[in-house]
Amino acid sequence: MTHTITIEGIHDFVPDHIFECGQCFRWNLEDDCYVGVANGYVAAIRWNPNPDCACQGTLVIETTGGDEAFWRHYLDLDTDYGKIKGAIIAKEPEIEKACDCGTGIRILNQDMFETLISFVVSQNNNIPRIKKCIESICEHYGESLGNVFGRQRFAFPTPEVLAQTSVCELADLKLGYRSEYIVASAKKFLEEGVPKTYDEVLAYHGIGPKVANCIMLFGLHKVDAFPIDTWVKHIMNDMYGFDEKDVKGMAAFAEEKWGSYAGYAQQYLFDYYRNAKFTQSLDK
DNA sequence: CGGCAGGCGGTTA
DNA sequence: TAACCGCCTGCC
Repeated sequence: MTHTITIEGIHDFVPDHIFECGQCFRWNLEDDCYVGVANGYVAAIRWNPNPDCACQGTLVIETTGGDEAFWRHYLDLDTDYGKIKGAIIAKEPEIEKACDCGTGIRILNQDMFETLISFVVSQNNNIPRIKKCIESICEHYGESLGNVFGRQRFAFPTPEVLAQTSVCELADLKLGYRSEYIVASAKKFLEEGVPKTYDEVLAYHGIGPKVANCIMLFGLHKVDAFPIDTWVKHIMNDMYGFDEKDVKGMAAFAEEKWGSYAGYAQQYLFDYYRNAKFTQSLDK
Protein backbone atom coordinates (compact mmCIF):
# COMPACT_ATOMS: atom_id res chain seq x y z
CA MET A 1 0.00 0.00 0.00
CA THR A 2 2.69 2.46 0.96
CA HIS A 3 6.45 2.51 0.58
CA THR A 4 9.05 4.45 2.48
CA ILE A 5 11.65 6.87 1.14
CA THR A 6 14.46 7.94 3.41
CA ILE A 7 16.56 10.98 2.58
CA GLU A 8 19.49 11.85 4.81
CA GLY A 9 21.59 14.96 5.23
CA ILE A 10 18.85 17.55 4.72
CA HIS A 11 19.53 21.15 5.77
CA ASP A 12 17.18 24.08 6.36
CA PHE A 13 14.11 21.91 6.81
CA VAL A 14 11.40 22.23 9.48
CA PRO A 15 8.05 20.60 8.65
CA ASP A 16 6.09 23.06 10.78
CA HIS A 17 7.63 25.99 8.92
CA ILE A 18 6.95 24.44 5.53
CA PHE A 19 3.39 23.28 6.06
CA GLU A 20 2.11 26.09 8.29
CA CYS A 21 3.50 29.06 6.39
CA GLY A 22 0.37 29.48 4.31
CA GLN A 23 1.53 28.09 0.99
CA CYS A 24 -0.49 24.87 1.14
CA PHE A 25 -3.81 23.77 2.57
CA ARG A 26 -3.84 19.96 2.41
CA TRP A 27 -1.07 19.09 4.90
CA ASN A 28 -2.01 18.56 8.53
CA LEU A 29 -0.28 17.40 11.65
CA GLU A 30 -1.62 13.92 12.43
CA ASP A 31 0.05 12.50 15.52
CA ASP A 32 3.80 12.95 15.04
CA CYS A 33 3.96 13.67 11.32
CA TYR A 34 2.47 15.79 8.59
CA VAL A 35 0.02 13.91 6.37
CA GLY A 36 -1.17 15.28 3.08
CA VAL A 37 -2.09 14.61 -0.50
CA ALA A 38 0.05 15.81 -3.39
CA ASN A 39 -0.49 14.92 -7.05
CA GLY A 40 -2.75 12.06 -6.01
CA TYR A 41 -0.23 10.56 -3.60
CA VAL A 42 -1.00 10.29 0.09
CA ALA A 43 2.08 10.75 2.23
CA ALA A 44 3.15 10.94 5.84
CA ILE A 45 6.27 13.01 6.33
CA ARG A 46 8.43 12.28 9.37
CA TRP A 47 11.34 14.43 10.36
CA ASN A 48 14.21 13.11 12.45
CA PRO A 49 16.27 16.15 13.42
CA ASN A 50 19.93 15.93 14.33
CA PRO A 51 20.55 16.32 18.08
CA ASP A 52 22.68 19.42 17.56
CA CYS A 53 20.46 21.23 15.04
CA ALA A 54 16.69 20.84 14.65
CA CYS A 55 16.71 22.11 11.08
CA GLN A 56 19.14 19.44 9.89
CA GLY A 57 18.31 15.77 9.80
CA THR A 58 16.73 12.85 8.01
CA LEU A 59 13.46 12.84 6.14
CA VAL A 60 11.28 9.73 6.14
CA ILE A 61 8.42 9.79 3.67
CA GLU A 62 5.83 7.04 3.84
CA THR A 63 3.78 7.36 0.68
CA THR A 64 1.30 5.65 -1.63
CA GLY A 65 3.24 6.87 -4.64
CA GLY A 66 5.98 8.99 -6.11
CA ASP A 67 9.65 8.14 -6.25
CA GLU A 68 12.48 9.96 -4.50
CA ALA A 69 12.88 12.32 -7.45
CA PHE A 70 9.23 13.35 -7.21
CA TRP A 71 9.44 14.12 -3.50
CA ARG A 72 12.80 15.85 -3.79
CA HIS A 73 11.20 18.15 -6.32
CA TYR A 74 7.90 18.59 -4.44
CA LEU A 75 9.73 19.50 -1.23
CA ASP A 76 12.29 21.57 -3.15
CA LEU A 77 15.15 19.65 -1.54
CA ASP A 78 17.72 20.50 -4.19
CA THR A 79 17.57 24.23 -3.53
CA ASP A 80 20.18 25.73 -1.18
CA TYR A 81 18.11 27.73 1.29
CA GLY A 82 21.14 28.65 3.36
CA LYS A 83 22.48 30.51 0.37
CA ILE A 84 19.11 32.15 -0.27
CA LYS A 85 18.79 33.40 3.32
CA GLY A 86 22.34 34.74 3.15
CA ALA A 87 21.58 36.64 -0.03
CA ILE A 88 18.33 38.10 1.29
CA ILE A 89 19.96 39.25 4.53
CA ALA A 90 22.91 40.75 2.69
CA LYS A 91 20.52 42.97 0.77
CA GLU A 92 18.41 43.95 3.78
CA PRO A 93 19.76 43.05 7.26
CA GLU A 94 16.48 43.73 9.12
CA ILE A 95 15.03 40.52 7.68
CA GLU A 96 17.55 38.31 9.46
CA LYS A 97 15.32 37.74 12.50
CA ALA A 98 12.52 36.59 10.20
CA CYS A 99 14.88 34.18 8.41
CA ASP A 100 16.01 32.78 11.78
CA CYS A 101 12.44 32.38 12.98
CA GLY A 102 11.23 30.54 9.87
CA THR A 103 14.59 28.98 9.12
CA GLY A 104 13.10 25.71 7.85
CA ILE A 105 10.76 27.21 5.25
CA ARG A 106 10.82 25.73 1.77
CA ILE A 107 8.59 26.71 -1.12
CA LEU A 108 6.87 23.59 -2.36
CA ASN A 109 6.43 22.70 -6.02
CA GLN A 110 2.69 22.21 -5.99
CA ASP A 111 0.30 21.34 -8.79
CA MET A 112 -0.68 24.43 -10.73
CA PHE A 113 -4.41 23.78 -11.07
CA GLU A 114 -4.82 22.88 -7.41
CA THR A 115 -2.88 25.99 -6.43
CA LEU A 116 -4.95 28.21 -8.70
CA ILE A 117 -8.29 27.02 -7.35
CA SER A 118 -7.04 26.94 -3.75
CA PHE A 119 -6.00 30.57 -3.81
CA VAL A 120 -9.29 31.60 -5.41
CA VAL A 121 -10.90 29.99 -2.36
CA SER A 122 -8.46 31.83 -0.08
CA GLN A 123 -9.72 35.31 -0.86
CA ASN A 124 -11.39 37.19 2.00
CA ASN A 125 -11.10 34.01 4.02
CA ASN A 126 -9.10 32.49 6.88
CA ILE A 127 -6.88 29.43 6.87
CA PRO A 128 -9.01 26.97 8.88
CA ARG A 129 -12.00 27.70 6.67
CA ILE A 130 -9.92 27.60 3.48
CA LYS A 131 -8.77 24.13 4.51
CA LYS A 132 -12.34 23.02 5.19
CA CYS A 133 -13.54 24.33 1.84
CA ILE A 134 -10.76 22.64 -0.11
CA GLU A 135 -11.20 19.34 1.72
CA SER A 136 -14.89 19.53 0.96
CA ILE A 137 -14.18 20.11 -2.74
CA CYS A 138 -11.87 17.08 -2.77
CA GLU A 139 -14.38 14.84 -0.97
CA HIS A 140 -17.12 15.72 -3.41
CA TYR A 141 -15.23 15.88 -6.70
CA GLY A 142 -11.81 14.30 -6.21
CA GLU A 143 -10.81 10.72 -6.94
CA SER A 144 -11.02 8.46 -3.90
CA LEU A 145 -7.57 7.30 -2.88
CA GLY A 146 -8.83 4.75 -0.38
CA ASN A 147 -8.32 4.48 3.34
CA VAL A 148 -4.77 5.56 4.09
CA PHE A 149 -3.30 6.25 7.53
CA GLY A 150 -6.66 5.58 9.15
CA ARG A 151 -8.77 7.89 7.07
CA GLN A 152 -10.48 8.13 3.68
CA ARG A 153 -8.35 10.27 1.37
CA PHE A 154 -9.19 12.15 -1.81
CA ALA A 155 -7.20 13.69 -4.62
CA PHE A 156 -7.76 17.26 -5.70
CA PRO A 157 -10.30 17.18 -8.57
CA THR A 158 -9.23 17.53 -12.18
CA PRO A 159 -10.10 20.61 -14.26
CA GLU A 160 -12.47 18.40 -16.27
CA VAL A 161 -14.56 17.46 -13.25
CA LEU A 162 -14.60 20.92 -11.67
CA ALA A 163 -15.54 22.54 -14.97
CA GLN A 164 -18.66 20.39 -15.07
CA THR A 165 -19.89 21.42 -11.64
CA SER A 166 -22.50 24.13 -11.17
CA VAL A 167 -22.30 27.29 -9.13
CA CYS A 168 -25.21 26.03 -7.00
CA GLU A 169 -23.44 22.75 -6.22
CA LEU A 170 -20.32 24.57 -5.09
CA ALA A 171 -22.32 27.08 -3.09
CA ASP A 172 -23.65 24.13 -1.11
CA LEU A 173 -20.06 23.51 -0.01
CA LYS A 174 -20.09 26.93 1.70
CA LEU A 175 -17.84 28.46 -0.92
CA GLY A 176 -20.06 31.52 -1.09
CA TYR A 177 -19.52 34.00 -3.90
CA ARG A 178 -16.27 32.24 -4.83
CA SER A 179 -18.34 29.42 -6.39
CA GLU A 180 -18.82 31.19 -9.70
CA TYR A 181 -15.12 32.09 -9.82
CA ILE A 182 -14.19 28.43 -9.34
CA VAL A 183 -16.44 27.07 -12.09
CA ALA A 184 -15.34 29.80 -14.49
CA SER A 185 -11.66 29.27 -13.62
CA ALA A 186 -11.87 25.51 -14.15
CA LYS A 187 -13.52 26.04 -17.55
CA LYS A 188 -10.93 28.62 -18.59
CA PHE A 189 -8.05 26.40 -17.45
CA LEU A 190 -9.49 23.46 -19.35
CA GLU A 191 -9.92 25.47 -22.54
CA GLU A 192 -6.70 27.47 -22.50
CA GLY A 193 -4.25 25.23 -20.68
CA VAL A 194 -1.85 26.27 -17.94
CA PRO A 195 -1.47 30.06 -17.63
CA LYS A 196 2.23 30.92 -17.72
CA THR A 197 2.52 34.62 -16.93
CA TYR A 198 1.24 36.99 -14.23
CA ASP A 199 -1.00 38.74 -16.74
CA GLU A 200 -2.51 35.46 -17.90
CA VAL A 201 -3.27 34.47 -14.31
CA LEU A 202 -4.66 37.94 -13.52
CA ALA A 203 -7.03 37.63 -16.48
CA TYR A 204 -9.02 34.96 -14.60
CA HIS A 205 -12.34 36.20 -13.21
CA GLY A 206 -12.02 36.33 -9.44
CA ILE A 207 -8.23 36.54 -9.43
CA GLY A 208 -6.72 39.88 -8.46
CA PRO A 209 -3.12 40.99 -7.81
CA LYS A 210 -2.69 39.25 -4.44
CA VAL A 211 -4.05 35.89 -5.52
CA ALA A 212 -2.24 36.08 -8.87
CA ASN A 213 1.08 36.59 -7.08
CA CYS A 214 0.37 33.63 -4.79
CA ILE A 215 -0.36 31.46 -7.82
CA MET A 216 2.84 32.60 -9.53
CA LEU A 217 4.90 31.86 -6.42
CA PHE A 218 3.28 28.64 -5.23
CA GLY A 219 1.82 27.23 -8.45
CA LEU A 220 4.51 28.14 -10.96
CA HIS A 221 7.39 28.52 -8.49
CA LYS A 222 8.14 32.02 -9.75
CA VAL A 223 10.20 32.96 -6.71
CA ASP A 224 10.40 36.63 -7.65
CA ALA A 225 6.64 37.03 -6.99
CA PHE A 226 5.86 39.03 -3.84
CA PRO A 227 2.22 38.56 -2.72
CA ILE A 228 1.04 41.47 -0.59
CA ASP A 229 -1.81 40.50 1.72
CA THR A 230 -3.03 42.11 4.91
CA TRP A 231 -0.29 40.41 6.95
CA VAL A 232 2.45 41.62 4.64
CA LYS A 233 0.94 45.10 4.72
CA HIS A 234 1.14 45.03 8.52
CA ILE A 235 4.74 43.87 8.60
CA MET A 236 5.85 46.28 5.86
CA ASN A 237 4.34 49.00 8.02
CA ASP A 238 5.95 47.68 11.23
CA MET A 239 9.41 46.99 9.84
CA TYR A 240 9.86 49.53 7.09
CA GLY A 241 7.31 52.26 7.86
CA PHE A 242 5.17 51.91 4.77
CA ASP A 243 1.65 53.29 4.77
CA GLU A 244 -0.58 50.20 4.64
CA LYS A 245 -2.28 51.52 1.52
CA ASP A 246 1.01 51.94 -0.33
CA VAL A 247 1.01 48.54 -2.04
CA LYS A 248 2.93 49.87 -5.03
CA GLY A 249 5.65 51.21 -2.77
CA MET A 250 5.95 47.86 -1.01
CA ALA A 251 6.18 45.98 -4.30
CA ALA A 252 8.89 48.35 -5.53
CA PHE A 253 10.80 47.94 -2.27
CA ALA A 254 10.69 44.13 -2.50
CA GLU A 255 11.78 44.23 -6.12
CA GLU A 256 14.65 46.60 -5.36
CA LYS A 257 15.87 44.79 -2.23
CA TRP A 258 15.34 41.16 -3.06
CA GLY A 259 14.63 41.02 -6.80
CA SER A 260 14.53 37.42 -8.00
CA TYR A 261 14.41 36.23 -4.35
CA ALA A 262 11.46 38.42 -3.30
CA GLY A 263 9.15 35.41 -2.97
CA TYR A 264 11.43 33.77 -0.42
CA ALA A 265 11.63 37.04 1.50
CA GLN A 266 7.84 37.28 1.52
CA GLN A 267 7.57 33.81 3.05
CA TYR A 268 10.04 34.55 5.86
CA LEU A 269 8.34 37.86 6.64
CA PHE A 270 4.84 36.41 6.52
CA ASP A 271 5.67 33.45 8.75
CA TYR A 272 7.59 35.65 11.18
CA TYR A 273 4.75 38.08 11.62
CA ARG A 274 2.13 35.39 12.12
CA ASN A 275 4.29 33.67 14.72
CA ALA A 276 5.00 36.98 16.43
CA LYS A 277 1.27 37.70 16.62
CA PHE A 278 0.61 34.22 17.94
CA THR A 279 3.19 34.66 20.69
CA GLN A 280 1.71 38.03 21.57
CA SER A 281 -1.74 36.55 21.98
CA LEU A 282 -0.29 33.89 24.26
CA ASP A 283 1.33 36.57 26.39
CA LYS A 284 -1.96 38.35 26.99
C1' DC B 1 -24.40 43.74 16.93
C1' DG B 2 -20.09 45.32 13.98
C1' DG B 3 -15.57 43.91 12.55
C1' DC B 4 -12.62 41.00 10.44
C1' DA B 5 -10.29 36.95 7.93
C1' DG B 6 -4.06 35.72 3.43
C1' DG B 7 -9.55 40.21 -1.84
C1' DC B 8 -12.09 40.94 -5.82
C1' DG B 9 -15.22 43.14 -9.10
C1' DG B 10 -17.95 46.91 -9.94
C1' DT B 11 -19.18 51.68 -9.42
C1' DT B 12 -18.23 56.33 -8.63
C1' DA B 13 -15.82 60.88 -8.66
C1' DT C 1 -6.56 55.87 -10.50
C1' DA C 2 -8.11 56.05 -6.14
C1' DA C 3 -11.65 55.40 -2.93
C1' DC C 4 -15.58 52.96 -1.61
C1' DC C 5 -18.85 49.16 -1.26
C1' DG C 6 -21.00 44.60 -1.12
C1' DC C 7 -20.10 40.01 -0.64
C1' DC C 8 -20.63 33.98 1.39
C1' DT C 9 -19.27 32.36 5.64
C1' DG C 10 -17.67 31.79 10.38
C1' DC C 11 -15.85 33.52 14.56
C1' DC C 12 -15.11 36.90 17.93
